[in-house]
Amino acid sequence: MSKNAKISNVVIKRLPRYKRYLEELQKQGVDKVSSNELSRMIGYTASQIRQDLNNFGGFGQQGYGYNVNALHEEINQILGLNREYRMAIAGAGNLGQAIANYTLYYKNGFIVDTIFEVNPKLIGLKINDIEVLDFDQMVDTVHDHNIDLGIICTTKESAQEVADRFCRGGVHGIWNFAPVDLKVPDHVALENVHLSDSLHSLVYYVSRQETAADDEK
Amino acid sequence: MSKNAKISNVVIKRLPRYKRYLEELQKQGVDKVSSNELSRMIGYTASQIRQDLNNFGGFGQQGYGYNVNALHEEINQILGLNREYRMAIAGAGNLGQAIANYTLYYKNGFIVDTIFEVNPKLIGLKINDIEVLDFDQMVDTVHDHNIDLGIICTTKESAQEVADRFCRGGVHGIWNFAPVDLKVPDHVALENVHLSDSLHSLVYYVSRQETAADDEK
DNA sequence: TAGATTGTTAATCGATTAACAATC
DNA sequence: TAGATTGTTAATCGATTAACAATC
Repeated sequence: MSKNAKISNVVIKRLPRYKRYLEELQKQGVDKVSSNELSRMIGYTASQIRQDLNNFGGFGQQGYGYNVNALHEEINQILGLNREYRMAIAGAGNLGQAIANYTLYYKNGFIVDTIFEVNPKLIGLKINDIEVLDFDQMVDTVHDHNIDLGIICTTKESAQEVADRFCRGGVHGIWNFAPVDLKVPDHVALENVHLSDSLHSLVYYVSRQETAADDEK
Repeated sequence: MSKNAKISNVVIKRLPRYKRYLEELQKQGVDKVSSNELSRMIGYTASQIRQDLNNFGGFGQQGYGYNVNALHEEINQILGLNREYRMAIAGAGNLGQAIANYTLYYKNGFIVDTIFEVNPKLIGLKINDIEVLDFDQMVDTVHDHNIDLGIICTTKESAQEVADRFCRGGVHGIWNFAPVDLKVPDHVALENVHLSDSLHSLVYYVSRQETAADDEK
């Protein structure tokens, strides 16, 4: 029952943050933590933390709190971090290369398998030991290499075409860095990193801030 | 009155998306658009679009809709995109360089002024015409160059120290790419791009998806 | 004018917080 | 056992959607 209930996206978006703090506690050798202590660290209310966790099961113990190692392991399990993911990047520009090199992914089961490019000068080369293949080989390669995740670091103009090819190749998720909203089939998960949107919303507050500061003069 | 009412962050986060679609319409030479047409494109309800816009003023006209150019200009105004922003990046690693090179910023009034690094091999060099200065010069340089925005592309271990220096140097906003939650004074705006959190929430849906697919076999 | 579409109020829905009984 | 803290229900708060009168 409760296991089948669809969990709200806002809850899912908070899980990686729980994970980060639990990792930190683990590193510090702390072995138990209460929702109140977590609240002080993470900044969510204790009530919200308990509600969030109880979407997935009762991981705590009354009168004691939560076991740090066990809870971390549970959250890894929930997020699906207990396995490997094969990834391919489309676009070997600055951002694509940065993502390819980002050490994060080599650890923790994220494997960058291939980079796809249109620029003939780059095709055939290796970037950080990852082979750069022709954009035209995308569908077959994605399929043959069993790619789970497609990462889009192309221009906004090519992004939808690239997404389509990733989907035809059989990826289960797309991590999109191009500043467009893509259409993908229901069975493909989509996560956007819209950097320009992010900067623009920052600037909203900055411009407000600077005006407020001017007012005080 | 209504101008002073604090506008919810969820609304602000939608504004850049309105901007993107209005830009697109403008490029296509469309000169009027209704909330219903916008709804079909953007995917928010027409009702929500009208509610959002009316937080800032009545930009439409009954029986007609919204003038594309005028509305785009209004949203630029609201977001604070009608001026220049001087930016400095801390961390000249892959991500820092990618952000520095990202052409987006050169256009539209975002100027990357300086990059700060600890690695002595990089200090004094130029990356894409931007000078790389010693991390130790941060506070003074940020102040003297009138930097508005600090961009953090360091490790999570250095991020808080870097944020402190940006704040002491007088930035009004911080764009943080390090996987930590930073403490900054109230008058400094903070926008996080937590790439690992983003990937982890994607993987939640991917792993669910793959399990569901397996079940169907 | 008639038709269209906004601006805005009211109704609904969902997410967060508070409270407390259950229990370790 | 007594104290602490969870799991969970109920209350509140805020955000979204629906409805419609105002008006171009």
